[in-house]
Amino acid sequence: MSNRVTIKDIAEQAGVSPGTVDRVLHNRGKVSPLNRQKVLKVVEELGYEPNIIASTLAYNRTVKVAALLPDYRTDPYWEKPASGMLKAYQAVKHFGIELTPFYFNLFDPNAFLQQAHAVLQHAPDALLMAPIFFKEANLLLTECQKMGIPVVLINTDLAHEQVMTYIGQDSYQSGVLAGKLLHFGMKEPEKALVLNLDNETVNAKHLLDKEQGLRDYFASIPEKGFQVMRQDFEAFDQAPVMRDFMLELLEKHRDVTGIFVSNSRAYKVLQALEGQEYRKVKIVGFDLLPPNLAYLNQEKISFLINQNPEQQGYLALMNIVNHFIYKRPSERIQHLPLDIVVTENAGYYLQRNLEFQMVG
Amino acid sequence: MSNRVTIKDIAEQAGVSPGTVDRVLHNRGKVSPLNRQKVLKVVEELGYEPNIIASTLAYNRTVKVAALLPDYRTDPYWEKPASGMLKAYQAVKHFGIELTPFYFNLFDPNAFLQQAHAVLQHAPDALLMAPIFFKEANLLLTECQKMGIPVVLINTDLAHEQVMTYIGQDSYQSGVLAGKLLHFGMKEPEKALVLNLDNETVNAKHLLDKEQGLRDYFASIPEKGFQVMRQDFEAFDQAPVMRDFMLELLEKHRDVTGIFVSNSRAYKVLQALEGQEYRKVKIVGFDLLPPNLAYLNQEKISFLINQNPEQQGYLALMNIVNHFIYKRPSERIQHLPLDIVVTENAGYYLQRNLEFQMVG
DNA sequence: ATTTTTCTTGTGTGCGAACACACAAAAATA
DNA sequence: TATTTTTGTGTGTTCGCACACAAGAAAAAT
Repeated sequence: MSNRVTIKDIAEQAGVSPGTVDRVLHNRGKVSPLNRQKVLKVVEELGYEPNIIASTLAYNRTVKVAALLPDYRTDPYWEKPASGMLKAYQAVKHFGIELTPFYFNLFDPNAFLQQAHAVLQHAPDALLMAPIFFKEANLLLTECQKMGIPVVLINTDLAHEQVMTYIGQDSYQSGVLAGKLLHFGMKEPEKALVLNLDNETVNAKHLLDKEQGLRDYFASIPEKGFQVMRQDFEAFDQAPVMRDFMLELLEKHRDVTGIFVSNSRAYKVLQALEGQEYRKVKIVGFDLLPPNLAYLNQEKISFLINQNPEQQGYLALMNIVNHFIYKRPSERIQHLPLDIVVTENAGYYLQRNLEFQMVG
Repeated sequence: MSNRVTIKDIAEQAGVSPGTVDRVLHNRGKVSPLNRQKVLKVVEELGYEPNIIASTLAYNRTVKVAALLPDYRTDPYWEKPASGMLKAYQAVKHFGIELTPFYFNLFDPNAFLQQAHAVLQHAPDALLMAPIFFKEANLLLTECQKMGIPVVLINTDLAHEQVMTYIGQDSYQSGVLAGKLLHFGMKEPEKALVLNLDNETVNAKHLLDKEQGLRDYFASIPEKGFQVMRQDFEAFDQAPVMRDFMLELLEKHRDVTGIFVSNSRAYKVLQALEGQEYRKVKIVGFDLLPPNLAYLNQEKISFLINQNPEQQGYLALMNIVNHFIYKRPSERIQHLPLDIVVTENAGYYLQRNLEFQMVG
């Protein structure tokens, strides 16, 4: 290990025992002020940096991490955060990390609550969570606060003291970007539609933020005279209902020439219209799900914004490692890039490998 | 460390000593066929995975890594790979990695050769290099081959046996993407210009690849009737010469409405034209250098393609770690995403933090 | 002056794996 | 049969750090 400075070196230089150096470095036990001074001086002089490898080996402890995520069988998007998290886990399990995932049905708040209980039962040292249900997630956060469990959120941020870190996109800014991208394809005074295909949209602050971002983008170029409208629709999984909704919408609002689908379900719009006669509209959506990509390749979707779901899961666990192993503070908010995806660059976001990345 | 399986566990289960288990696992020394069988069986049964933490500590060796990069004082772009590499180094130095950077003048092949000698003198275990000068880089690669030094390339790939990994973009595809992006802003039968602002463009295969990509994009939509032309220009650093060149170019080729600057010097075009009268052209370039970003914000550059220079340096070192510490084979080619950057999403690519990433 | 308590310090062991060394038993040679 | 050599195996030390324990020195209490 060449010229690394070790605790022994410091002890020798300072004329004390390794034990004393250890006490100074960890502020543990009693050390005479004189010796403390001596040790700190030598530490400074030699530029000592603890060997994390040896340290983690000696600590010989386990960090129990619980993850509370939507079951990916209820929505394809959620495969990605889970797989990113598991990749990170493979990378750090040697550091004594133990990961236990808990999955809940994306559409069922009670399933969330039930799994939340299981999480608390498990008494983890840290929690990684996608706070899909606002109220329920806050309850869990408060419980975590009582138990002193730091929480890392992905996908959606919540303003709660116990949240150590949020990893995900800046919803507002993604709306702004979507505005810009729609603008590319729209002629001048036309109308853009914000389409929320979700349950309980009212609760979903991030959807509202996206809408606001898009509105603000068009408001920033008032001379062009664009308008914005919004529609919420929950029955996106019932093909015929969805089809009628879309056909009527396009008929009724003939000035709408651009649609911003505020989550990963842009493909639902096009699936519903498959085989139908309808006028051309520009569509901007989120996420590189296979059906979205298929429509992107057919140029039926103009742009997709990549939310880096895999990276979200990956970084979330890495931040926990960073906190417990490296003892370094995490940034409260970590925004991931808003990747603009077209056919020509889609491949790179799909096959991106996280395997080579490393906690510092 | 909870229920981790250790060598001791295996020894016990198999009824042999830890030393024998070690011999089996490393194929070192002699072991009776019977005991080898027993050990392997138990390893399989208990799902033993060596503890990399303990392993690296016990190995107690040093891996000397040399890096041969352009001096960032000769070109702003090259700050990024260097800083990415240093970030990775901070993350892995505890694993016994020793990094020694060698910098050369970007415009001087002799400087490259001189530093190449210094690298060989240093006798590293691995080399990280940006092969700016085709011929000279190949010479060095051959020397590395003799000494058995694996090489990781960034920025430009070379077909040489000794190259373990290339990390960078797919030049051809970035040209295709540039074609698509220019297309957004051009009316239909107009002309696109590929502008190479570099010395010895003839040698730079990646620039030719980019051009080909762009040509192929437009060739894929022949019905639109786009044309493509190319210009090389070396005196990009002499403002008045550059200005005259550009003014004449725009005057002479009035059908050129889109310019693809094939490297990070798009800003040179606009700096040269600053204060001049000239007709509007769409510009697509590379890299988030501050002057490029300034013109992007002014909408004088339509799109920038981000080459992820920092990530290149980061991953290059990480791949070396992966090879020496984790003993895992690296992909021969690792293409980084072609990020499409506009004002609205530029920030995220700038402040992206690599600090939390980890080798697995 | 002696005992007890407090403070301060050094020594020693373990984490899990890598590797050197020693030593038995088996095989090969004399 | 005596001896050397080979083969196979176990023990022990090391990496750098964390932490338990013991023990000496100083201070307080008796």
